[in-house]
Amino acid sequence: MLDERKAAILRAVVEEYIDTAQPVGSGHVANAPGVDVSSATVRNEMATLEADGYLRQPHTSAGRVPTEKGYRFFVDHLQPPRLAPRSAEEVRDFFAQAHGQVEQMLSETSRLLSNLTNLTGVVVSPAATEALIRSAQVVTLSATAALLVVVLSDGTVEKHTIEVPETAGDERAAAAGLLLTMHLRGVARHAPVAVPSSGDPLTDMVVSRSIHALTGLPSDDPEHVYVGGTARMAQAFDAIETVREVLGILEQQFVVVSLLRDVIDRGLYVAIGTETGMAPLAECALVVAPYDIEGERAGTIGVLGPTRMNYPQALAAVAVVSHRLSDRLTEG
Amino acid sequence: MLDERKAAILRAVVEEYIDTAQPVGSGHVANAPGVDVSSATVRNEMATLEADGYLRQPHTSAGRVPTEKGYRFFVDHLQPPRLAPRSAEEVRDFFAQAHGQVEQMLSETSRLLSNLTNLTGVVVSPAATEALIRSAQVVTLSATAALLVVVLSDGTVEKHTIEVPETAGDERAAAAGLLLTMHLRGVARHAPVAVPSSGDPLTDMVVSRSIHALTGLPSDDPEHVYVGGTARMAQAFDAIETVREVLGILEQQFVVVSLLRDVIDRGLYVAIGTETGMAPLAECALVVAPYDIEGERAGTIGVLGPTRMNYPQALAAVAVVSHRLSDRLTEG
DNA sequence: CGTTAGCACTCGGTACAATCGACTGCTACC
DNA sequence: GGTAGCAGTCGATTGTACCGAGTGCTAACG
Repeated sequence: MLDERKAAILRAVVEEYIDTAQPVGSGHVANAPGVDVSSATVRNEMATLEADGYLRQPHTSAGRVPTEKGYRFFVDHLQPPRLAPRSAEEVRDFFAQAHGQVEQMLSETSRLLSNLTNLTGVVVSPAATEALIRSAQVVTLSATAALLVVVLSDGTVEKHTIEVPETAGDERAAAAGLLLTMHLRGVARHAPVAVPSSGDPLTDMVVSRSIHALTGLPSDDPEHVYVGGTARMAQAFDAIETVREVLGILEQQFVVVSLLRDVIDRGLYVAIGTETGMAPLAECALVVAPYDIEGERAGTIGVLGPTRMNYPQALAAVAVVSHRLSDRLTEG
Repeated sequence: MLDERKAAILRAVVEEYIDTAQPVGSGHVANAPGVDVSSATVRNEMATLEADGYLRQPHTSAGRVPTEKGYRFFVDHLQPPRLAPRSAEEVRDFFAQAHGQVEQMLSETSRLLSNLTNLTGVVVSPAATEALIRSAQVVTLSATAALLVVVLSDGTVEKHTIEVPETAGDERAAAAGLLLTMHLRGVARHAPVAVPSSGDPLTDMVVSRSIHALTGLPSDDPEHVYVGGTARMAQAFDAIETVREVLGILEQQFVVVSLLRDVIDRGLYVAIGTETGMAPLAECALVVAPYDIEGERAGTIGVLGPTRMNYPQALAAVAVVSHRLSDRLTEG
């Protein structure tokens, strides 16, 4: 598509622009490694690149800036990036001492991504759509309140406080838990079934309250979104208006979810500017990758930053973290 | 301390400045309700107020801007604010349909605060310091992994994945759970004790792994911090540098915690500028209030915004939400 | 004696012009 | 085809003048 020299010039422009955030002139490019022609020749080539839509001039007598198409070519022709040793070590350390609570780990993973790339990190945990009930337990908290704890097959735990008759007591709570586990085990979270009577009216009441709590809050646990490093967004842009728009987007969890979900089965993927499908993100790029649990697509991680982000670094970080995270989550 | 007229003038300046973000001149103040003197008189009074440290002139020929001392006087002499009916309704609706999962509710509460005030909402949940173990349960997830689910006396649930011998099976997991519950019930979370042998080595192994998981991660569940509406921070300031600093602060959870903790037994409280004790928040003010569970101080909620925030609105919102939240959390 | 009208003064913000410099496109030459 | 050189463009910077909001001060007023 582009001959070797044009590609080298384009690459030089992108790299320089990512570095300096200033339009790049022919002089700088002529001095760049891999380009051994004069600035005049570079000018001619850049004019062609602009005509073809890879570059753009902010105004007549300025240097060139990459267009989305230019960035796209750049990332498509990147040789597989490797993570810097320091960063690789950081990732290793992180997962070596990762904690037990999954949510906390995902939240910290978003911060890890942010630290590795100096961008905003995003982690979306899967919706608990097809989870099956693994066990249920009822624990009394006070005379009239108890906690229903349900463990699902994906390892998540749901809890609901329920009211119980004052005379119920610990034993009936325990009995109710056993009964629920027995009959609901393997049943889909969203379709609890009737549980036969235990013969004891108080126990039955606890059971029915529990089932009511489960059915009453149908899709109670949608995708969770963890965003880490929003302050880095403010550092990435000079225009405060842009910062406002992007932060606004990041706060609407469902928007973030839909942003990342479309992409889940593309593997490691980069969306640049309008490719994200969101107007306010026109000046942003998104690098995402899915992560797996037990070999199944579970959720998505990614980083969001300005279109002039460090793509090699971002790609390497997202790839490595998604890989490690998958390992960590499947082995337990 | 200040005579009636000075107080009225100061109030007029603060209110006008909160409204317009522009230095307030004597002319505007003279036209304000409650001040019935000429602009010349206002000028004289304002000169005194400046000498006393309540006002400040950005430059010689500009209007006046409140100092911290000025804001302080303003909030200290505010008559108890009431929440706008629309907002009161929003709060009512919110808690009427509040969901079961406590964490989710707290997270949404931070957003509620943000929506009510157009500021950034902050909620800190209590550290699980003195929680006692209420029950423990072990649920197998796969052949070699199981989930330890521990319910604490404060109604929180902790979960840890543990490895189990392949031959353990469901029954031994259940047995281990029973054993743990029996011996750890009422024991402080942070000091699990030895559990006597069950006689079955595999069960004992599950038990010891569980205890190890508990002790291995001592203060695994510190305060949680929920921050909602960070984008509003970007809207509050024109200087992007300020936005960067404040967002940076909000990302350091432990900083936010220490910010709010000092204040927990003061009731409804306002910290203005340097009163927060953090240099980067010099241009911010914080309105906080504790919330209770069962009559005990549990956590803190608050809003953070520019010093020129709408204090009456913020105070009203924080007060009402903390009250409602306490109710909601104690009744279950 | 407190209040007020009037006035001279200050100083940030804006509008405008001149200059500078980093580019470009083009043409002519190698 | 590649390159040197040159005229031209246009944003950014600097300097200047001006405007206006707002002040402090003084003198008059009830």
